[in-house]
Amino acid sequence: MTAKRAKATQETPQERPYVLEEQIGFLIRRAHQRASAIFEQVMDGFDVTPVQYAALAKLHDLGPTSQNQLGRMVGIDPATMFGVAGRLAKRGLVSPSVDPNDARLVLLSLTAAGREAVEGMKALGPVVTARTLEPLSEEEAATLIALLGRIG
Amino acid sequence: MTAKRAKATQETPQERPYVLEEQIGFLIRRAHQRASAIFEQVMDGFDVTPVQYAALAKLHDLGPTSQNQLGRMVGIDPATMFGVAGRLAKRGLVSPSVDPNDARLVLLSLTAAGREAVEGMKALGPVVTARTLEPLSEEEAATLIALLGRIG
DNA sequence: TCCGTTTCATTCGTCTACGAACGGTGCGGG
DNA sequence: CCCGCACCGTTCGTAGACGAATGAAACGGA
Repeated sequence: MTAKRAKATQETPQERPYVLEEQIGFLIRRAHQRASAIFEQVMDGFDVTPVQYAALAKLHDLGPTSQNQLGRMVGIDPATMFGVAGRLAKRGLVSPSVDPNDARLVLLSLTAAGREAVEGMKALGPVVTARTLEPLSEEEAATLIALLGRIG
Repeated sequence: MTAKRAKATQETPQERPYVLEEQIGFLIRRAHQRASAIFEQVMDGFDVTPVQYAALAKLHDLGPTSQNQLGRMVGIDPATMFGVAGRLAKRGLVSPSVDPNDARLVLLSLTAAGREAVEGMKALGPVVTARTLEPLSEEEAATLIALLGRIG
């Protein structure tokens, strides 16, 4: 069952050699590492990870939201969200409460400290973006963002 | 959306609103999740993760290589590489040995099973790429790969 | 009203990611 | 020859990511 002619997708006659460093998954992984490192540098002092920031920022937009729902909005699965919510709560950035109308839901709300942190971080957001995209021109950056949005 | 002068915008302080879903880090993280999921689907049966594959593929290119060195080539830090190498060794895809010329180095070599697995997976590599980039045209895909290569 | 289905949160296990600290090894200079 | 420095691998702690399983709550249809 070897070499099934590659799913008959496109018969690319170019036969470009298979180079690991050109594979999309590899490139995305490296870019993710670099972007995370830059986030950490710029957001230094807030002691909040990129994922935690995503949750906080979305919570800031939406207002009190259930754990699963919030996770769904930012691409964090329930198992991971459980840990993220717990850590944010432990740091006093978020406070959990049971929804009075649905005992299954754990509503997360920003605390005052959480709101302050989010707003400070949102102000720095553009710096993270700028530094991450620094090797690219304005137009290239916009293209990259658009293309990534379509494969996400 | 605004008018169609968006493309020509140069230094116009547009004051675009800060939208989490447009931030480069967020997009990369989501893309990474999707790419990993596709890898897992396509490479089903090999029971090898994307990171393990990267290590195996590079080892296949280089021949026996020390742990740290191999990790450096594929963006895996020493602490992580330790775990990856251990799991690959446990599965018999790789065999570790101490470099005779430098007792600090742990040389990793592909086993016969490892070589077979890598070669099978390399053959499937293009399928992963194609499926991940499926929403894009050929040209857009090439652009994305080029741009990612520059911010990684 | 009762029961099956869905949804939610939680838990467990495995894997990546990385900072920090540690001891062992190699190497170059004094 | 010895010492300090650099590098290697290892270990620990913390944090995401996700499949799978579980129990509680809500919901919908009969």
